[in-house]
Amino acid sequence: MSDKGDITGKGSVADDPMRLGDFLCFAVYSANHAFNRVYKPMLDRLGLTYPQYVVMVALWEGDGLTVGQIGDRVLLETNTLTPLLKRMEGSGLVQRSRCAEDERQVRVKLTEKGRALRAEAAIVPREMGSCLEKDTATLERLTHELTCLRDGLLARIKA
Amino acid sequence: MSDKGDITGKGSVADDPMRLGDFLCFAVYSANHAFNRVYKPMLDRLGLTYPQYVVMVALWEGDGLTVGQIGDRVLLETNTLTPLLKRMEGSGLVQRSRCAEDERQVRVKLTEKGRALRAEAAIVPREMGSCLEKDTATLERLTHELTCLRDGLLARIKA
DNA sequence: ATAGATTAAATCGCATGCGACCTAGTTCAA
DNA sequence: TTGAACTAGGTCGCATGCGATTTAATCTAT
Repeated sequence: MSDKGDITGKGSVADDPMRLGDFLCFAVYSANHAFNRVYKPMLDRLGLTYPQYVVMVALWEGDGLTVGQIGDRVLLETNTLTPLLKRMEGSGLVQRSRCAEDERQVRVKLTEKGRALRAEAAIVPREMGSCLEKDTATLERLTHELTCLRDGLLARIKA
Repeated sequence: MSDKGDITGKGSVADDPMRLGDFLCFAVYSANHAFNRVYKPMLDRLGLTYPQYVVMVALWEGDGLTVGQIGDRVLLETNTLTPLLKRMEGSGLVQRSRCAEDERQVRVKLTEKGRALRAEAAIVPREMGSCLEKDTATLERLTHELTCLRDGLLARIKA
């Protein structure tokens, strides 16, 4: 007997505690906000928002991606990326240009300033690491488990 | 030798792979988006957004909270909650009213419709559970680890 | 008793995210 | 080869989140 295993859902909807603290989704949701708040002062110094930082990491990993390729890596749609990339172009970090081979595509290249920011940004993961009072192995395992969880969820959507 | 343990940060900033997939923050960030996408169709049927759902869970847990108390539970600021609660009042789920004892506070109470929605919403965690191909113990452990991680990060901010 | 500090919400501005739709370039099939 | 289908980006609207600021109510120390 007992708790949430009650697949019938009968008899105790009004009694079910429904504790927010037991929700994995809320743990992820609130952990994400917590990360954002810790990152904010660090990224402010770089003149980046968190999603912009993610895009920069993707471009430092491999420059000259198209908007769609960036979307594949950071898992965002073009309707989010286009305005974001325009703001990044506005701050002089990237340069957007139509591909010659396929005029539908837009290639995003780092500017000199964008490449230079990489050295500045190198402290960010170290500073963040010191905020996470866990050993590296635990953090790597968590990262892996969450990535699997995410990919499992994303697979459900396309299905 | 080797990788990210290089606390000196010398010599290889440009060579550091900086792989997005290794970032715990990105795993959390993208897992959060994945949750949102899976939840969307379920919550659409209830007429809720995900943050609204979180607030409803908090209120089902304990009705008649003030805006600040809701913020403590869902970890959001009043500048986010006020418009969100107004929209929820607009859809007839809650009723907002100034406290008599302390006119600064606003008490949020579920309407009959809001209480009734609880039964409908009971399927959501079950449906989500079936999307997560993990055993309950793993999910509970992950929830706990993320909650600890989050609280550790939040403690850094107030410090 | 009352001025100043404190507190709870609310307002404003900006940057995401994404669904729905649009546009222009490319491909494919008859 | 040419019109339909497809594809890559982009636009628009709406709902978060949050920093900065404001307003109104309460508290506190003199």
